[in-house]
Amino acid sequence: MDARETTGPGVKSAMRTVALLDFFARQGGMYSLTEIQQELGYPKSSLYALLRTLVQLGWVETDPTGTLYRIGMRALLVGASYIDGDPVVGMAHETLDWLAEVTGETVHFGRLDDFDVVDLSSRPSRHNLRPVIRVGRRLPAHSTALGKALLADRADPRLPEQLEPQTERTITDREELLTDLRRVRERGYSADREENSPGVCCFGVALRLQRPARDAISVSIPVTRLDDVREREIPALLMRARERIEYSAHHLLHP
Amino acid sequence: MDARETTGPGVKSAMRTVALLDFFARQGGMYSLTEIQQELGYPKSSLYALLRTLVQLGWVETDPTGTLYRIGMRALLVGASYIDGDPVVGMAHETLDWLAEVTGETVHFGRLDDFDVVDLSSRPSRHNLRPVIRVGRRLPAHSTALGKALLADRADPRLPEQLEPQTERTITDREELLTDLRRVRERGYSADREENSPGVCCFGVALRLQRPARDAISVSIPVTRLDDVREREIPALLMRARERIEYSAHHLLHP
DNA sequence: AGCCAGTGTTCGCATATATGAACAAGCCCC
DNA sequence: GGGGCTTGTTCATATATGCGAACACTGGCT
Repeated sequence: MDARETTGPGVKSAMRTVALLDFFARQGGMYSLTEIQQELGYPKSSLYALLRTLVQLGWVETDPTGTLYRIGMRALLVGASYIDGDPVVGMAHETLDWLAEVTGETVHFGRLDDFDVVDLSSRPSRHNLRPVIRVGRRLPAHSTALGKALLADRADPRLPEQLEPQTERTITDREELLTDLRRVRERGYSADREENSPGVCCFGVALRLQRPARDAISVSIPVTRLDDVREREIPALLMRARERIEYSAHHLLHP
Repeated sequence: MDARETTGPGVKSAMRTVALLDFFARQGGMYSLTEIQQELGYPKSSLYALLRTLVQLGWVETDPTGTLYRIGMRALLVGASYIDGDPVVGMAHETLDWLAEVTGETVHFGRLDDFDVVDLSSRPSRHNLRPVIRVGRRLPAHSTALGKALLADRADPRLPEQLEPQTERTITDREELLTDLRRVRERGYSADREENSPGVCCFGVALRLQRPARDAISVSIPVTRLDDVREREIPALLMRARERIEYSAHHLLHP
């Protein structure tokens, strides 16, 4: 989950550096030295030196008084490069465009990370030009089509202690979720019926580029636009998109 | 620009940690230990320990053989939090939506960083649903409306040695650029006439939330849709958007 | 097969950093 | 306005890290 100091050998101040950055990412506001020290448990003086160093380098910013810290812009630039440099995302790009075009709905590309899925690429729907761009944001795996498509590909899916409800339809019972995952395996795609966001359904398929699968793509659609035709059409288009991506990936991974 | 080791006192391994991350961000591929060592100049064994630590923490990933390194997903999550946690971006959100709505064109929010502008938020145009989402990407300040709006707000704008041409219309002469910046100050908005991207013009205004201004917003439009009406209309709408953002910011910054 | 060049990995000492305690600076509340 | 509390900053030394050199592997070439 987060950067712990308990991992045997390793460069201590490097671990603390990224633990500090992780802290800012989780909390996402401005914090004083003492607050950070209370949260991370490092000695005040160590944190002080570390923070000053990171401020100098643009990875941490301070308020005008210099006593409140937040994450810096350099972190944003490096984060964006993760997506630019990812070969799978790069290859999927065209196909995601195509999928957004033919469905007219919001398209996502996600990657599993612990119990969450991280959005690595998305396309807005034709009907709503201002989706919140969610690249780099986490979504619970158990409540999303992306996540369920990925969990279904694992023989023994790791699940959090508590399946936190996101809406009143979120599946919070382990057995029920496992049953759903079995259905996903049978029919080849996952579905989220307003389980993550009220009024929004999603369909998802996992990309079989490694075992178990790590990446998935999905199409989101408001229930108001979801009819019997779309109910059949979207999964079919998703599977075609999957094949296109897997095909290009095959050429790239085995040249 | 990047994290150098020359900055007087500071935690050495923290500086190296972020310098390493910066390196991956700049290069954006996969690199072997030796390649990184040649680029950064640190001893091989030091880099080795550092890389192993960062891999353990998810900030660096390796290929299946474990000898090629790239940036890890944790970096993406932290980068995204920079935008989520930024008060100005948060406040501008609604107004950017409005601006995208009334213009129907691509809208950007950018922040100055050295000689570049970093895209912190964007809205797709109504006509092209698949703009490359460029959040977290850098653009040269001298060739963009965002950048020129920000440079114009500085009494002595810092410019790179060489004004690199991005298109054949990029202003590469310092004097000519300074003249253009003077015009920007006079009329209150900046314009980019295919100077950064062929076939695309932009208008921009700086947000006067601090002196000198650090943030700007812009509207991009293909030359093919740019007529006399839009030529007047878009700058006017930009200025209205600016006022709306500055108004909300005033309330938030001086409660 | 065996050599060679290049690369990744380990190890013990010189060096830089982490640390707790002491110092300074605000800030609030009475 | 001053006591007491909280927070930011500095400093000397124990400690962890950075370093070069030696070792281990790998793959390509003759």
